[in-house]
Amino acid sequence: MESADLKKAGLKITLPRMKILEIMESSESRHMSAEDVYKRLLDAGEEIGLATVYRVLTQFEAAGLLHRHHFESGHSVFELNQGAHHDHILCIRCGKVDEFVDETIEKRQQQIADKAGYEMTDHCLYIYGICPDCRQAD
Amino acid sequence: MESADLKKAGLKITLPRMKILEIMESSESRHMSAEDVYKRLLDAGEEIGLATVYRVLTQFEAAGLLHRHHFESGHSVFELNQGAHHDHILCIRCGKVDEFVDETIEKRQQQIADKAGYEMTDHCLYIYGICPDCRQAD
DNA sequence: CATGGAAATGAGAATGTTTTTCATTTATAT
DNA sequence: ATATAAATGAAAAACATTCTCATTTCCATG
Repeated sequence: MESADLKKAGLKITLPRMKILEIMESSESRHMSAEDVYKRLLDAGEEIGLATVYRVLTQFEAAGLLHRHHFESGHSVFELNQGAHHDHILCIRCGKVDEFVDETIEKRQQQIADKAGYEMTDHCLYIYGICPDCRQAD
Repeated sequence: MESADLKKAGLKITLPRMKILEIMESSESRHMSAEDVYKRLLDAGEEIGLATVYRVLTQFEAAGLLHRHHFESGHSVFELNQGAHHDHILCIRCGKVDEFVDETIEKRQQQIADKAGYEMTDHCLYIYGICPDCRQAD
């Protein structure tokens, strides 16, 4: 992910955009809210406004650079669009987010959309549960 | 759905709660936001505050009387928990919400959770697309 | 490499949704 | 009937997110 991707998306190469991309790439947690990104920018000494963070994340989503999720938390969570499509399994205790891909489910989804007469544009599957670590803590 | 369900949930039988249940049952659209419910109450001449609507919907969710969804709209959408579990297919043009069940996907989800070591508590699958009506309108 | 104009930004106001507070009302066990 | 715990309404507060607009930055061009 680099400036070329921004150019392709018709976006100027600006410091806020580059820094936000960096944050999304370097963060160990792939799933971040706008507030998360903003806090990291502050920690990194960058003077980037929260409004800009929201704007840029929305633009990046429109450009296909990242995905926006609506987990149960109520606010948007963003994730870099690198690698293949995948779904999510989340721990309701500790908030951990794991990823998985299941070809059987992918195929079935397409069949379901077809049968219902829908032209599928997107799909997401969230499995909620208690992760191994939290189960052990019980 | 009736007063017995409220009792079972440890909730007092109050007018606001009964009215909100009625609204959820009688509405032709099964998926309603808090605001939707509030508007219908006003239309019906009930003097029930919006805060109460939110409180009651949240309590009903905790009691298992209804489900809360986080569609892409950004706000919560509620649905009576009647009948079997099902997933959703939504039109991104007109907002229509259809329901479906697929046993293959249900089974695979359990297997995925098991394999990941999660104790599954819930799962939801949203397929987004363009519904037959909206496709025709293109 | 200076610079004009379009695009992007920051700060704060505004919006929309949801929650909280607290004084008043209501349901229900006794 | 009535005491008490729970529920409610109205307004304020809390959040997440978007908008406004004056200022700044990028970058194509000379």
